[in-house]
Amino acid sequence: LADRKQTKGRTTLADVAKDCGFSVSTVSIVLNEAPLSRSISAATKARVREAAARMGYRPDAFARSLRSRRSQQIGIMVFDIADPFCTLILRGIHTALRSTDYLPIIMDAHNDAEQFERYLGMLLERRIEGLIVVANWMFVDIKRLAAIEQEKIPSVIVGQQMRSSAMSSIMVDNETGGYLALKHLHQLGHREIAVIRGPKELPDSKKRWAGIVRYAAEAGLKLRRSWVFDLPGASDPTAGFYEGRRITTELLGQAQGCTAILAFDDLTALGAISALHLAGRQVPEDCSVIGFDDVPNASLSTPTLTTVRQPMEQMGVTAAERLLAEMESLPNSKPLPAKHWLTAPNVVARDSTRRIPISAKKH
Amino acid sequence: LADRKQTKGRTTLADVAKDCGFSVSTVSIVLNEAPLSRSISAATKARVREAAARMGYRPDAFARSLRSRRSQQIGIMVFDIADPFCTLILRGIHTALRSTDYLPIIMDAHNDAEQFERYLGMLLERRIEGLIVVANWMFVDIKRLAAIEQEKIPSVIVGQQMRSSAMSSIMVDNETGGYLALKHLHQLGHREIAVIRGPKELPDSKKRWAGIVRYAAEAGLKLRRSWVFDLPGASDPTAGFYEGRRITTELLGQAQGCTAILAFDDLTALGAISALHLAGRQVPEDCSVIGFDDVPNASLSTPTLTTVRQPMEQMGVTAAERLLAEMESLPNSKPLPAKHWLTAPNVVARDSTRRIPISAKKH
DNA sequence: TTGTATGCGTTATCAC
DNA sequence: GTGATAACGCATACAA
Repeated sequence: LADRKQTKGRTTLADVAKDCGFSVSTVSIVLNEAPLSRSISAATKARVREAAARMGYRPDAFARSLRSRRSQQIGIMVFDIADPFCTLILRGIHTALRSTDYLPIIMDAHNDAEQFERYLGMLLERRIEGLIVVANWMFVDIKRLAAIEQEKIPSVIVGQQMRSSAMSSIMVDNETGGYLALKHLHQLGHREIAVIRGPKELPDSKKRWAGIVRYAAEAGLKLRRSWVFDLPGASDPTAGFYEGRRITTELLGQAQGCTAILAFDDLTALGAISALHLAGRQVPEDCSVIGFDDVPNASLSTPTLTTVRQPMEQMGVTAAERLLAEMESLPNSKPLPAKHWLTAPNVVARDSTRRIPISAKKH
Repeated sequence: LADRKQTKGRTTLADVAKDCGFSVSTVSIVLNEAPLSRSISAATKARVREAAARMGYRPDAFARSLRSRRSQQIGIMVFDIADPFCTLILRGIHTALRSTDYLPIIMDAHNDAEQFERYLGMLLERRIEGLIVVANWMFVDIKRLAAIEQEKIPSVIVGQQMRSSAMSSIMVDNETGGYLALKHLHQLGHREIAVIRGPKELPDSKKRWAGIVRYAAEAGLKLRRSWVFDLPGASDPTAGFYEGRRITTELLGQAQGCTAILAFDDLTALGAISALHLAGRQVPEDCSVIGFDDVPNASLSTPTLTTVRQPMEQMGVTAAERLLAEMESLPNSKPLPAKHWLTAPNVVARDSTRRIPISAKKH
């Protein structure tokens, strides 16, 4: 009894049963408040509960899951846990899952395909009932998710679109984001605008650029080809800062009349500000800068950064809620069709952009 | 067979056995490469493996763990997953665990004691074999960890000292950090220095201040009592930014000759820079600012931030390695005594501090 | 060289 | 009202 606990290390249902003098089934029924427990005497219940509490009984999740065929676990695969983008989405997912009994198991693939596969395998062995993939700007190969689709595990990807797959997805409307960014600058009076686009490999880059081009056309604004730059591809999120700085320095050498820079994301924008500062140009007095994402950094920088905001926490909540819905629909054998969301971004105007004085206008 | 897979959803060892015509035990032995597999014919092995692969067999972690009494899981309790401090430690832990077969289960307590307890309970039910608690500046109650100690689960806490407990701990040497911060400013010629201390409730605050006082005494430097401020306690890490800004604004009103600010942490320092900027003071030309931690933000700000660096990633690695060592020693019934590490911080000199021109010296 | 039987801790179905 | 028993999927001691 007592010494059994010491030697075996763990208090089991049988231990509790032996201690309080009832059978394992009775104890189980009482502790789980199973339907049958209605017909068990209050005295018995009290004795069982007292014994369990005194002995520090804790149900074994393995045995329970093996029996019930339910793991109560949801896998969350993150591409870079050091990336604030992922981190805020995680926050949202957590919030949505808090009220449920599911345990979110977070895995950090660290932008490494091999790690991704390995962790995915481990999650599958642990019989996760659902999966959320949080993709930052890193490329996700659909093939990597084949195992998931095959196992028919409900899953949602956030931060990237996968129309070809049966997986639901949720991401920001990049096209609108690009549109809004340029519109913001234009409405402040800027006409001489440089653009730092994202890496060519990234779908996001194309979308944001398309939005920029659309606004330019609508507003009759001409963008100079030589003032449009591309970020090189990279696997490190902070690389954007240094590239943004490098490109801006280059830009300052050739572009005299430039009054504003539209950066691919916040880190790039921060890099641009750094370069402007080094070159003795004030932000926003001499040049406005707008970013994209609204990572926590953005509101803590000097000057605070104007940016196109992705509602990341909300996206996390939506992803988790969708996943729960898909999981719920599964046993009813009415699998929900994949749904693809595009969330609306919005401009957060802070101190890095300002209305251009009329005298400085060229156009 | 095939339809069984469809109806039941999962391929089991029995399915594979039936398919290839051998018994469950043979299949198990082959797939696990158990000792006995040495005496199994190559032909059998091949047929077994082929069947398993073809049917997409995956061992059930629940059944396996139930039987082997080993969960292969390590719990990682983080106090705020959105805090870069925690995030970098996580990165280190992951790195150290990558080469093992343990699955790290990350839980975000979100600075909420109730969440902490709930998740701890879930981890315990899942029979984690070890636990790492990543504490940022939030207060950890020892009582909360009572369950862990009682269950005799090897565990390590990083970011906070718990000498009273049997848990190993690893944290930065705050006293030395405070000492180095002031030394850095002093050696650059600063004599009129304001200090923004951390919240009073935080042990870190006292330690860092003690180091500052020790250096001041050694160098014969006098710190004005009225130039020493305290951050209020708060549960949100970004609060430091706004408090740092508020306090600095207040300081600028009263402290005319101040040439440097020693901030409690990086976010506070960033807030101070913001306030200086708003007041039209240049950093570092008019006032130097030094932070503490070296979060990723620090090197991406304008100007880049001089700070006292905590080797967070390395601390994560050390914590994980220590945990593995304690876990290994457990079955040998030679429990390792708790060990308490103090890692050395170092000053990273960037652009927010500069040598004071001789003409400006007062003292 | 391979098969049979048992138990890990739970829950659920039945019997008393 | 309560207790015996079977089964979840796997690993292993033992039998053949």
